[in-house]
Amino acid sequence: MRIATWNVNSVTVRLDRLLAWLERSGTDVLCLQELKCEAAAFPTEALRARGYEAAVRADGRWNGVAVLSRVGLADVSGELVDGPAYEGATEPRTVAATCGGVRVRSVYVPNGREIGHPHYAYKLRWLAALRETVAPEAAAGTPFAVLGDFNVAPADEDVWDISLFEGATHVTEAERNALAALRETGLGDIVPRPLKYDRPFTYWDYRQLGFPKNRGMRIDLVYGNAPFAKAVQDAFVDREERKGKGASDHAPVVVDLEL
DNA sequence: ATGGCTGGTTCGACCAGA
Repeated sequence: MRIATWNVNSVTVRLDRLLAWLERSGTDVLCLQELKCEAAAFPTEALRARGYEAAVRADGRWNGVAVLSRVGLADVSGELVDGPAYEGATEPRTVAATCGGVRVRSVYVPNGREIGHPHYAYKLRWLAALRETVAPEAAAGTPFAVLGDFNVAPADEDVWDISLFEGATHVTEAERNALAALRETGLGDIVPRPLKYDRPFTYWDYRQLGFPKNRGMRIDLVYGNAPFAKAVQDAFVDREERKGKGASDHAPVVVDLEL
C-alpha cells in the first residue's frame, strides 16, 4: 500500500496536478492539507471518478484538510480532543480515517507567524491537543500514523541554514518539545529519502529561487506507531512534483507499506 | 532542465504562507 501526504496549497488551483500525480504515483491513501476551498467546492466527483473516496474538512479559508482513499474509508473523525479555537473559530486542520487496515490522521498545524504572536501560542496549544487526541490510537496494536504539514523542523539540519532562523518560528525549543511530546505517545519519525541532495526537504519558498537553490525545510512529517513503522518498506520525497509551472510550494512525502 | 512568489479575497490592494 502506498500512503502519502501533501500540502497542495489550494486544491482548486492544483486539481489537474493532483489528479495527474495520483495516477502517476499510484498512491492509495493521500493526506491533503491547505485545501483553501469550501467543503462544497471540494472536487469529490473528479476523485470518485478515479476511484477515490474522500473525507474532507474545509471552510474556505487558509486551512482545510482531507484524506483520500481507494482502499476503503471508515471511522472518519474530525475535531481534536479539547482543541483550541483561534479568534473564536475552531479551524478545520485535521481529519482521521481508517483506510485498508491503516489508521491515518491528516494534520495542518498552525503556522505560528511570529514568536509571541497569539498564533504562536495557538500553535503550541494545538500540538498539545493533537498529542491528547492521538495517544489512544498511537498505543493501538494496529498501524497508525499522523501525516501532514507540522510547520516545525524537528532538528537544525531540517532547514537549509539554521543561522538564518534565529528568532524565527518552526525551529524553537518549545515547538520541538511539542513534537517530542507527540512522539512520546509511541510515534516514530519516518524519515524519507531525499532523491536528490543530502537532506529530505519537503518545502521550498516560492521566492528567491528557493527550489533551484535547494533552500528547503523538512516540515511535512510522517509519525507512525510501531506496527506502522514495522510495515514501512520505503519512504521518499517526490521532489519532481515541486518542479515546473503551477507547483505547490510543498512536495509530497510518499511511504510504501507491506501489511 | 528547476528559475527572482502564489493564492484568495474585500475585485484590487492586502493578508497569509513559512
